[in-house]
Amino acid sequence: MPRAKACLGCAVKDKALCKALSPEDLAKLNRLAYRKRYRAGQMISGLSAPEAWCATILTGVVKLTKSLPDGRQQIVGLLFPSDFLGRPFKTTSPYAAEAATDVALCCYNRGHFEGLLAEQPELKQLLLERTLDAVDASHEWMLLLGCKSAKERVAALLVLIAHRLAPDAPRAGAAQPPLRIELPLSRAEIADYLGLRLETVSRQLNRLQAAAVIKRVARRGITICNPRELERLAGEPLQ
Amino acid sequence: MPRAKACLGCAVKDKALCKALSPEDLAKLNRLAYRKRYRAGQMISGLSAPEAWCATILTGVVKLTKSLPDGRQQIVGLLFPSDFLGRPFKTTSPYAAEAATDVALCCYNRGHFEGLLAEQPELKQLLLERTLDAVDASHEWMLLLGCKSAKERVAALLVLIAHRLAPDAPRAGAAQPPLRIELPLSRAEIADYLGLRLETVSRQLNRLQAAAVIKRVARRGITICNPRELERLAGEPLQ
DNA sequence: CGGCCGTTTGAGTCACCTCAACCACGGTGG
DNA sequence: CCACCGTGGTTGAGGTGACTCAAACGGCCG
Repeated sequence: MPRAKACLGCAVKDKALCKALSPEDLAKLNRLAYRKRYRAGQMISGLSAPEAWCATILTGVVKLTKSLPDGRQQIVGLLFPSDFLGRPFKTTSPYAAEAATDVALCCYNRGHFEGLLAEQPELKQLLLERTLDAVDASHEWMLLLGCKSAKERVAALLVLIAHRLAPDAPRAGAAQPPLRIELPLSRAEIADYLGLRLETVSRQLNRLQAAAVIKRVARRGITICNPRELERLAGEPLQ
Repeated sequence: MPRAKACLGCAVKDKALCKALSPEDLAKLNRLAYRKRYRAGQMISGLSAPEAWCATILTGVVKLTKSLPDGRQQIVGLLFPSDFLGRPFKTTSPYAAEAATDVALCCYNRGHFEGLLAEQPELKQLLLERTLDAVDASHEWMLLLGCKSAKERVAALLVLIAHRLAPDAPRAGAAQPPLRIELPLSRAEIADYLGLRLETVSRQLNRLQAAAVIKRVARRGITICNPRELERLAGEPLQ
């Protein structure tokens, strides 16, 4: 019973991949699924063990990182609730996944999931579309890493996080009302995501505050006073 | 007859997406497909017209670019023969495609292609795996753009191009023999791909030559004298 | 209270950028 | 055949945004 109910009461059931499944297939997946929890900072999957499972993020934020032998590190993606974590059809994951905040996952065996993909065209379709979107998002971040100034990068990150953490807030141009967000990343992690140093991030946040675009509250709290200006500073691409 | 033969004699038939198709389905696609040619520098698809077709690269190199309103530009991907060009399931492409060299494409209507995807699980599977690989490749490039020095970037680009243009050369560690490649990009384009200025690219190529790692011949010719050292300089990631 | 950690702030440096001149090559036309 | 010019690439000199190193700050916890 608790198992059968798990999916029905799931917080992300309307947004995660599993929304593509029929009730009976959902029940099937449900029998195979299990929850996992991680504390902020814990490694979820690294280079060593070939991960045998995939997952949907239920709560919290997961960061995907790649690193160089000498310790330089780049965060190549952030996963929010309803996002998919894992690399089907490959035994070795090309990145490490780490809990940025406390995280809850809904996990399923990778082999089983691949089997389900094979027999459920709609599931595969949804995964394909999400993967295509992931490519687009990566390309957008490449534009940021290759071209943008420190100020633009920080602004862009705040816009990204605001959109993911408060998805119901009015999108694009009309986003007028001040918005309060809690950063899921430390300064060092922000720097790793933006290709900057943490000192630079700190200074740019200062400047944004001085310009009355944001207001910092405590370590990780941010009030976006002027969302429109922030989006302008972030520099939306032409295409 | 010429149509029917087109696929059978295709230079990329064993590597492109269409290798997933059965002979009869290949014939079906073949009836819908048509060739297109572009000269180096020509725009293939931009932001304006929602592209109504997808394609396989037959010969040449295509660059995918994103740009900012003020003219800053980033190359977010290079496509080589057998690669897939297009954005299924979206009417507006998030990037512009331009011929870096003279290019020949094998094009098919986007709607038809999507229909074929729906009825051919193996085709969809192959596209999914390629898209997953594209995400991995983008992540790798994000590591480059976020962390690496100018010298490492230039070395990494040469390694990438060498692997794509001379795929038969021994991969990884053992790549000993000198290798001659022709750059498909101008200095300015290389800079746009690496997040550098063209002057910096020029200087770094000089240094690589001074270190006897490469030898430049004419404008776009490069002989890689020491492939192993070049790969070391490029800095392979831990994961 | 004292030590620790994440963050901020400051001062000095450097890798890469900017601006500008120069060069080599190829095509054009007198 | 050679002067001319346009394009793409190289080289040099100087500037600067972000980095590096270092110190101080301020919560939090034992």
